[in-house]
Amino acid sequence: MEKYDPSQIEQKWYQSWENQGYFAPSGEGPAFSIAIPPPNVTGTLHMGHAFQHSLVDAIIRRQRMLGRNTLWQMGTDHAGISTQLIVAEQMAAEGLKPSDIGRDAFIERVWEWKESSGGIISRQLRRMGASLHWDTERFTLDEGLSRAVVTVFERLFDEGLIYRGKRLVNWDPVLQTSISDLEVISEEEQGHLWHLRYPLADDPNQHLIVATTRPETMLGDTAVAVHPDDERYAALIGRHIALPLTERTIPIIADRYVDMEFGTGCVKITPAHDFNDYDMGNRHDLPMISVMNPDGTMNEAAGTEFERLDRFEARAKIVNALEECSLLEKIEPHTLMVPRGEKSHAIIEPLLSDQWFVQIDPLAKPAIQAVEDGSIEFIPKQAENIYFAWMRELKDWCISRQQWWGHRIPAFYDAEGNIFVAESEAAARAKYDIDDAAALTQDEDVLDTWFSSALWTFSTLGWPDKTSSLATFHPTKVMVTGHDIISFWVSRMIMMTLKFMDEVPFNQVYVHGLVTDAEGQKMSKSKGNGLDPMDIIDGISAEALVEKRTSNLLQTRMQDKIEKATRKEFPEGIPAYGTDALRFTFYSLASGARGLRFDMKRVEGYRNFCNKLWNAANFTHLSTQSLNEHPTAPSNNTIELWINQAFENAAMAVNRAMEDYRFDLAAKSLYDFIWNEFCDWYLELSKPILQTDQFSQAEKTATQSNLLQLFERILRLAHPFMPFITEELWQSLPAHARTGESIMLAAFPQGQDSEDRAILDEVAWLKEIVSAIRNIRGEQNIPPGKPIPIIFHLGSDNDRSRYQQFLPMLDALLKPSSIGWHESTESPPPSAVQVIDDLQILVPLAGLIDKAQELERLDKELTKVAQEITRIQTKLGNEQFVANAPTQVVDKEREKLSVQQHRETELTAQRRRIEAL
RNA sequence: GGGUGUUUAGCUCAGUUGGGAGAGCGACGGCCUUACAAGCCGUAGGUCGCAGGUUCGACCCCUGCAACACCCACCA
Repeated sequence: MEKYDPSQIEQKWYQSWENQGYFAPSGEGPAFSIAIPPPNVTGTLHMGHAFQHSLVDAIIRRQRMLGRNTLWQMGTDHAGISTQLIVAEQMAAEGLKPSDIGRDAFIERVWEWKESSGGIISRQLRRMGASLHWDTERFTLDEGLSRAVVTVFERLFDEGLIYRGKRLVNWDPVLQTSISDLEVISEEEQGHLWHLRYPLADDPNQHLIVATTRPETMLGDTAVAVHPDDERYAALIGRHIALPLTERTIPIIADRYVDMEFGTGCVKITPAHDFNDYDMGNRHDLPMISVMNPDGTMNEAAGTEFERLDRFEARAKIVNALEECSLLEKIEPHTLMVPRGEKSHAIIEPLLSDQWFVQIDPLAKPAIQAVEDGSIEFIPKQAENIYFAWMRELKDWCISRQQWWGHRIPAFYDAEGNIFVAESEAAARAKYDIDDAAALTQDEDVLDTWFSSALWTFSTLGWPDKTSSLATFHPTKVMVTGHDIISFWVSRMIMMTLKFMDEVPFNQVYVHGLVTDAEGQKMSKSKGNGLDPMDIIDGISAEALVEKRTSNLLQTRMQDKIEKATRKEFPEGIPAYGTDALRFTFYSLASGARGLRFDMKRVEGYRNFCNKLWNAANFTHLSTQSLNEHPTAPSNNTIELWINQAFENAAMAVNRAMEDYRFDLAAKSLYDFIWNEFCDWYLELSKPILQTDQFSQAEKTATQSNLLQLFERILRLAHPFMPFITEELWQSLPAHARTGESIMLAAFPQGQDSEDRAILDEVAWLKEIVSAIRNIRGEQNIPPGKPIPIIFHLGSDNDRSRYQQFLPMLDALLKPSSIGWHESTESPPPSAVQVIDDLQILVPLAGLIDKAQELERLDKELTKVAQEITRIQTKLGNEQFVANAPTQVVDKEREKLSVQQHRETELTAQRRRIEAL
């Protein structure tokens, strides 16, 4: 058999699965479906995706093997702003702006880009082994999904839940579009606090001092506010300010929003450029004066002196002007939170503009209810707090974006500005009975990308048509997602799905942690600490990795630092570990919602695990070649009864862990069973049966048969986690050891909770004996291959019968030069000893054992025993303990004490005899 | 400012209803043992963040504190 090489097996099996149509729903059994969180169509797979889709694939593969009618629905997202930005940047390299070529040509160009780059993420998902149903793949801008979007928009509009209005929204002056609150990232930056003097209109010698971080917006001030209880200013309320640099007079008003403690207790109010001021403006019926253009320059309302200046140039000029009039009191350094656009990194401006909104309250109420009443369950439960916190403070959702790439808003205007909403102009004319002569123009804006994503679970299944897919696969079973996406997407899916399907989009939301680097830092391009899952699968040289991390950096000064860190962490680059190892790493790190630090050492460990499985297959193959038919009765050999039972328990544990979404526990159960039980013990214990002539042919055949069948079940149990290696090994089993065309379609072992105490005890005895001798060898540095005499002494009838039963195994594992019982009445020769209950296992000193070393070993053992005895005695000496603890607990302690005391006696006697030599 | 989570071996993390602290990696010692050196065998590492409380008994339950992480809000 070849050495394990993931690259040799992974690609071919995926292709075979896909060609055979194994990813399609079987059409039989209860339905089980999951909708993929749609990746950006032009994106590439990052670690977060790789992690998330690995989790889902394990869920899906297990369910498929359990016989469910399983669908993992594939689809991609048009990702409006991101995609438009990428294409615009490409055009910028050619010296072009989107406006140079016009809307239709630009959209055409984005489609071309989508066609040329849209396949990358799909290929990468295939490399991960994701068993997605590709045949029904959808895209948010598909005809079908677009119809769903328009239908929803129209219905919400007709019901009055969508409205258009002039509101203050987050405005990105670079992208020149509104963006959502969630796309605004506020970070602390060093700035200043300007203290400005505002003279009273009727007494220019008197002034108020206001403190502001945005002096340029003063041109749009329409009031100055103080706290109603602030005695300093009580007399001024209702009087007026002559607003500097303008001709305007503005009132001094009282509002409880003002903090008396901060600054001077006077606040300038600019309703058109600040969200709090906007609210206050509404409360006091203040005029709203917008002094900025959409591109962040000042407009004509700012006055001729400042018009057309960028807002920050205007700031400098305004401060200067105020200083010249002695209206600048002082400038203080000030740390403030600066809002920036997630995509453009531009400073976001609150701007008054005409936008479309979804009225949220009527949609949010049932959505909150669905989680409260358990119709939707968050796992872990804590995660629902994020959801509730977001949903209970929800403001109306601004859904219009001043972009071209996306679903164009299906609203039409006549010359008077009347609004008509329908799927097309023709439909609008029919619906509203508009004369053909009257000109209609369509709204220029597109919808927020999340508007279409919100419909994902049902639009991908064919809605608004009543398809059979929709009837079968909706609602989906579980949404697997990071907590960062709960507000963006999960909440909106719940609202929209309840509204239009009258049912939940999914029964469960499994919230996983975010993948970070080994230091716990978020992986990002700018930090140069990102890992590409494909590089872990295929390997990458140090040179290529450095190049990848340092190219296209925004800040070139980071380059050296990143290069140095990368070469230090990956001096040899990254070896090709393969998909199965990467997947298994994800499972083993996925516990609850905590973040996971990605550690390449773990990947290496699980690659080794794959190798272990590979070699176990090799052993199985070599050992069972001569097996032609299976015996009619199953093996009743103790070793086999034991390992089969251990397998059932492991399978049980894996299934339970998967039901709880504890992928780490599932992975651990699998790993422990395969490596520590199956390979370390069962394979070793089967060798004397298979390879020595101490067993009959019938016994050999029984063991061969058991080995082969057990290994086949192990592969099935491991398949959802390591799909490629398990398929490869499964296919290489003889035909009589498997049924079906692919392990993908074979039955998943469910395990059973059977525990035969007697069998466990017997094998535990065997393991203890073997470990005891290994301990002596190890401590005495006796090479494992060197034969040593082993003498059993004292012990019970039970010990003797077990000895008889397991003699061939003891012989094979312990490599004794001689082994047997000390039957003479004389005391046994001076020996290294291990005590197991009443039984002593002796290795005579003669020529083998170093006296000093053995004394040291015994002392170490005695110290441990003494500590344990003291601990138990103290406990039992406590009357309260004996009186209050349950009797089983007390009895257990008493038993432990007598065992330890017995050990102590034996060990002390041995020590004395060796010392006497 | 509000909220959530985390803190266990050198590192990354488990620890099910309160009853003798575990794994992997790393370290140390011994082995090329007929599946596997990507391996095998053995050994050594822990005041379970700190301080109280409940209890016969606390890694586990309660209170307070600290550090770190993330989320939400923004006093201009």
